[in-house]
Amino acid sequence: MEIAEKFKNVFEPELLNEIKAKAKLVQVKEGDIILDIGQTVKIIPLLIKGILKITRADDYGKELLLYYVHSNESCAMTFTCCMQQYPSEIKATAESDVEFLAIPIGVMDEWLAKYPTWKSFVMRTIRNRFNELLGTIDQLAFQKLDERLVTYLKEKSKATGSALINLSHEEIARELASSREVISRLLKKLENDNKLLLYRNQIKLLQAF
DNA sequence: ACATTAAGTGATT
DNA sequence: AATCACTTAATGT
Repeated sequence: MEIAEKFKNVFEPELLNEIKAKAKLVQVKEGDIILDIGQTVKIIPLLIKGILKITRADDYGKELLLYYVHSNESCAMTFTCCMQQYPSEIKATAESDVEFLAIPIGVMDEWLAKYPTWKSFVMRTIRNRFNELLGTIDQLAFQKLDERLVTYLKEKSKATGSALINLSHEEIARELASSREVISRLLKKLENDNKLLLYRNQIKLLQAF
């Protein structure tokens, strides 16, 4: 399994062997929902390839982007959820084609006690995520929507490694829990400031960004 | 050419 | 900043 190569610097050899034995390789296509709100967490995903989008929905279906999970990472929420088998508060969607190792939650306790590298991996991803989440909370509380939009676009282009963003205003609005008209107006403003160019279903970020 | 969907805009709260 | 109502522009069939 070449997959284990990815983690060979993170985990000790015995743990890698256990992962090989217990984990299942899962591949999903772009747009697939890996975990929906209300479902119970049955596995822990270790990302090999691609990006997962983690969102939270409000009572009437509007989605708010929480964070992305990149490769070589795992989702912190699943750690906390799975320990006590709570239903998920979040939704995980494949942002691109994704490959991950599915680790059954049963081994969590055992591994935590047995493997120091596993424990620190878990702790590290929780800590990182917690810090990131603090950042998003700051944004919601203190930043204006236009600033949020700018950070969103930056993140997006970083995630795809491209200055072109293929999203409609509608989709962006949904992710920021705003409305299409407002996003259109803000984007228009950014275009007038020569920060980007607008097309149909596509936005091109300029250097000035 | 026509229907559908995305984007732009002014007015209202 | 959100929503409504309406227009204009782009795209698919």
